[in-house]
Amino acid sequence: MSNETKDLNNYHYTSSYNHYNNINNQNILNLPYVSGPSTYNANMISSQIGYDLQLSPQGVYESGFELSPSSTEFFNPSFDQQNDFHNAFNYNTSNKSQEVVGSGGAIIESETRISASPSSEADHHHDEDSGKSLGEREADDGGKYDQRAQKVVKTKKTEEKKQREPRVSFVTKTEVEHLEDGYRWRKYGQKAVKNSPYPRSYYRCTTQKCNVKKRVERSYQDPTVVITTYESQHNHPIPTSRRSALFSGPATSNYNSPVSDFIINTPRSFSNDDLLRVPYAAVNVNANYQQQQNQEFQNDYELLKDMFPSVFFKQEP
DNA sequence: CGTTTTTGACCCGCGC
DNA sequence: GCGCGGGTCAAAAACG
Repeated sequence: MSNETKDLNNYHYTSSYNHYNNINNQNILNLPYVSGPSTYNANMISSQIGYDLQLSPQGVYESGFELSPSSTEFFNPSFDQQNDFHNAFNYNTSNKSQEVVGSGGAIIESETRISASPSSEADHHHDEDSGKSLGEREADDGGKYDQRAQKVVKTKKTEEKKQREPRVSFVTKTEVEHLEDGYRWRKYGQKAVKNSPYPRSYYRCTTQKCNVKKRVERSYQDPTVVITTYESQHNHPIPTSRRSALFSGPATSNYNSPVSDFIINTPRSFSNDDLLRVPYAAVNVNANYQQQQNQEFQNDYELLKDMFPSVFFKQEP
């Protein structure tokens, strides 16, 4: 209970999840517009969708609906970021290209949500706790740190920490738990998920000074999908050894975006055919960002259309 | 032998 | 204040 609320407030991980559920239970056609079964989530989503309908590039949603699938498999990537509109948008693009691992063909359904809450009060401390805690611990004592002393520090830092790293979450239909995204990750934890038989794994980018983390868990609602949540942004390009020779271009300009991971790497494993099956993409843009970045959004939108014409062509006037 | 994974313990905020 | 649950640490084990 508390968890759900917390997650929703902080980022839309849970919301995403919910969206996914909606799809499963109600039908992909209704996805973005239907208020989900979950009350709280539904409210959040619907309110944002309201903006989307007005501000997002027209047709994106509709396109999706028209193309609605008869499909058996689809993606429902969703994400939200608080401070990086570009990344968010790019991510949406990449969603479509998200590969389906181990399955014969898949319909990809993309839905993007951008959380624009400017402040991160909704935030959780968790994100940076790891780094901070660790640093403090080591700083205070060698091994065991003094908890009381730390608490004082924490209180102080907690304030600063309210700033949360942008997070991106999405659902991928795959049999593989840990999707290859080009970066190197080291697993640093695993926890059982409440009400789910599937554990949640925690990964950290192994590149020095890169504090990007990601969580991976399988949906208990639909074990065929995996929910991945990225946190923060890479401050380095994809490790050379892992980068695809076929698609190295975008890496330089987008490497700092978790979203870009997929743009960069997707081509390695998905084909044009996959793209053509993309039923639709939904872009949600928070009003706050919309105002500030509307222009850029338009530009990106154009870019998107170029990259994924199959997703947009139906919408074209 | 260096790196990654496993896994129980620990920390922390939140709700009750 | 306590318990819960998410998130992280870190020692040991596993891996290549």
